[in-house]
Amino acid sequence: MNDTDQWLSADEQRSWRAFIRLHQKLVARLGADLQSHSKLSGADFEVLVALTDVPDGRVRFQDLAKEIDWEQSRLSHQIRRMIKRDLLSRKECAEDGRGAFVVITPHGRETIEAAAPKHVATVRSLVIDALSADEFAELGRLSERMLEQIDNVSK
Amino acid sequence: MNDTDQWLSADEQRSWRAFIRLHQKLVARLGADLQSHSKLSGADFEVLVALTDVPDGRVRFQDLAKEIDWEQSRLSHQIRRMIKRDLLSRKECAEDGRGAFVVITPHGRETIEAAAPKHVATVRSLVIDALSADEFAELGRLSERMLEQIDNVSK
DNA sequence: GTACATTAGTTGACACGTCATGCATCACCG
DNA sequence: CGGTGATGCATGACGTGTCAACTAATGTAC
Repeated sequence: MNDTDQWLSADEQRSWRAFIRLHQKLVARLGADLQSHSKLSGADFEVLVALTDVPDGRVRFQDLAKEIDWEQSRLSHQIRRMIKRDLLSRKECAEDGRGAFVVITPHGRETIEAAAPKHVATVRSLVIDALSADEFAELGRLSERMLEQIDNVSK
Repeated sequence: MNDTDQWLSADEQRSWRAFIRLHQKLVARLGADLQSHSKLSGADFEVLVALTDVPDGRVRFQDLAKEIDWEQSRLSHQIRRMIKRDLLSRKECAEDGRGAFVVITPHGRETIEAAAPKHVATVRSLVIDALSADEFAELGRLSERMLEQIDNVSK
């Protein structure tokens, strides 16, 4: 195994680091922004958005977890915390005694509707406006390709 | 404010989601991979790599924080945890009574040297191999542009 | 129906990151 | 020298994420 197998080249290194840093900064910045305007974390936001996309604002845990691609346990913890803050509520499932629905509360709906425009504007100003439409689309394509790769490469 | 200002277009939405998901999955996957092979977290890895890049494996806290672009307090917590595990040690700074050096221990060095090749191989297989060299370089350029944008847009 | 595996969701322990705060030490000015 | 602010780092509280273990209901086979 030579150096080019074992390590990244200088160019690769640079691209890779920029890519990773970008993610860290972006998530930190978007999270802080959300928090300061709406008392929501990025996680809260993602859950609430998924719930507004759904009729009755009501979903089974499993379906929600799949929709946003989260582990079951992570979702469970998150939901519990959000219920405490009256953003969500739990509803037993009649068809399956084990299951449960997550329901968005009125307060949850108000909160997400108030937060979304500002958040989207921030995403625009930080990311989309940094690139041309073509570049942004290209970024999307590359991301999708890498996502496929990750799903395909078995652990 | 019309819809195109307030929300993302369908294409933008798709690109944006892919981009965000990609990072989430990638970080999760790389972290799990590192953990299973070397008992290191992604954070451990980043710190150790920075320390191997430096003469004597010894740096001031500030410099390290700047190098890896972390908040001071985050670094402080991380270092403390790593010292407990004998990956690093602390050394008082003679020139500045407030300051301190972080030093990589022999065990830390062994660990990172054992972990790096496997980790790099994983990065290759998950990311770099999914793209052509040109595409990967393009990804790096786009990342750098967005990073600049984030740093420029004042809070 | 009883036994066993599967599935839905919960929980506790622990690592991680952020924020605000605390506390020495240093630098500088008078 | 003494005071004052800035700098370097630590710490506690808290929200978050992962892993492994757990409970309870469901499905399946006999």
